[in-house]
Amino acid sequence: MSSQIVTRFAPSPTGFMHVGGVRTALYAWAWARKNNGKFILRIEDTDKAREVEGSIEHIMESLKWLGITWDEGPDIGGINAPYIQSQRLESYKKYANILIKKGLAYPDPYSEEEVTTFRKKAEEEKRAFLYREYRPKVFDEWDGTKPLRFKVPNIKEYTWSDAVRGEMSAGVEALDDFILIKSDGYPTYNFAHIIDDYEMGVTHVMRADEFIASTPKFLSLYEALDFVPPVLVTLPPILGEEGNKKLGKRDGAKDILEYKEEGYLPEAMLNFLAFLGWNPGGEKEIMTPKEITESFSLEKIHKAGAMFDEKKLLWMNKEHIRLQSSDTQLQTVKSYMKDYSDDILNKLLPTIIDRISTYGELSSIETSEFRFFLNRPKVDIEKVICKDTGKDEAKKHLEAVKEILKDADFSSVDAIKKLIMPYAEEHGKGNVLWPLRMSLSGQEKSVDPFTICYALGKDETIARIDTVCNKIDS
RNA sequence: GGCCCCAUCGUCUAUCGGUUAGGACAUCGGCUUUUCAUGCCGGUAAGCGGAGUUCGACUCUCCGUGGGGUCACCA
Repeated sequence: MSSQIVTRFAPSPTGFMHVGGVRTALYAWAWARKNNGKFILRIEDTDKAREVEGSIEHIMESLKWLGITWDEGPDIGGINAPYIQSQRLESYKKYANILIKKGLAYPDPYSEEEVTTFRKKAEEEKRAFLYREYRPKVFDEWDGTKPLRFKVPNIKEYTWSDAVRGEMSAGVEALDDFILIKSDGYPTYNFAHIIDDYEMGVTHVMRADEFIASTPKFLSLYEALDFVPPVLVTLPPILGEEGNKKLGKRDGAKDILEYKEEGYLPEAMLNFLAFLGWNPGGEKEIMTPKEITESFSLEKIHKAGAMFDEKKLLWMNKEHIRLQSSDTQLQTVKSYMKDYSDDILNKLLPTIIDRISTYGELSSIETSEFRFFLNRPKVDIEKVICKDTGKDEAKKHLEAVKEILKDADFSSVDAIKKLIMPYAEEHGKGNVLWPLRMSLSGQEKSVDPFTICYALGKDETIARIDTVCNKIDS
């Protein structure tokens, strides 16, 4: 029990989730699942100013969509409840008092303006700002109106081990008297996450590499509190498509649920994100969520950042669509093509699956290449007639095909094909099949003529041919 | 600027001292297809530079270069 792996995802409720956040959650979740451990969802809402209404629900919806399930969290509770930091203020106060008693925490005597002045001075002198250079000689009593700062006990060079990056180190410039509790009574991330991870028994902390720089501060605090630090797992950044900038909300990182709207499959997104910064080593790239959690390992997480390539995501989505059962495919297609009859969709399914990369492509009737199955198309007679043949010949072939189809077996695409092909080969495939396909679909880009006949059915097929033949005459 | 991290095809990556540096996406060409799409076959394309260690370096070390992160009462 004591050796159980415990991971967590601890977002702040400041808006939607983008791919970076999702991937962090995914790795923490995958590692817990791989080890039959526990995955906790915790909300870090200590910055009330940045909080966005509805974020928590949005985050949970995003995770649920992807199948990232948590064992403890704000909605389901658990032995470490509560899971929202603003409801855990007593804990932070308790440990703050322990630090005060040890002489390792003190109220910041300066005003915000004064601190800003110190910072500007350091900036002008082109050196890192260190608050501890201004540390007061005597500590006042903390009455809660001033920020409470951590007095770094040992100014030393820290070295530590990261599960991904290996041995790491930092200079003494990385250590400073950071704020534990803000003047509004809420703790900072730097303090709160350490207390929570400890109290919740978190064994592995996954987070992006922007936290490397503050790791010495965390280490110093673990020491002061006599906590055993968790295993640190630094994740590589996800870069935007254009440049090498880290992908963030400001440079167009999308809400993960937008991909849901666009008809992406959650398992494809999971697969894609998993491989953006991790690779099991083989040449297999398409993996189910189960395969991913089973083969997940910390050693295989990459150090270098990776660009988010939507083209590859699109391809991956197509592959995952093909992995679905035909029944699931049909149900999904139906939900996107509500205006089409079940009969047509049943017959068209293989063709549809063959041509789409996301189900979302089916949502717009206006631009759908299948729309002529729904309504009779406006047929441009000029385009029906082959350049090489005259309109008389085009009509002759259409009439001939019609005669063949009249008594044809419409039970399969192949049956129809077998009947028409001999005639088509005799008179030139293009001369016969082009007018046929154009007559039925009215568009140059579309499905092959045999599948069209099959899906439309005998009556509709013949009716459409008749319509065109009459039009050629007039 | 200080501190820290990173570095293989355009992109995602394999390689854990000895390989014709492999795969995938994208791209290009061919075949299949009446067109489009699919499918199949094939091509172009990479170890940032310089020292060192070694019989041998993409792989180990150092320097440089480039990119990134951080230096908040944000996380």
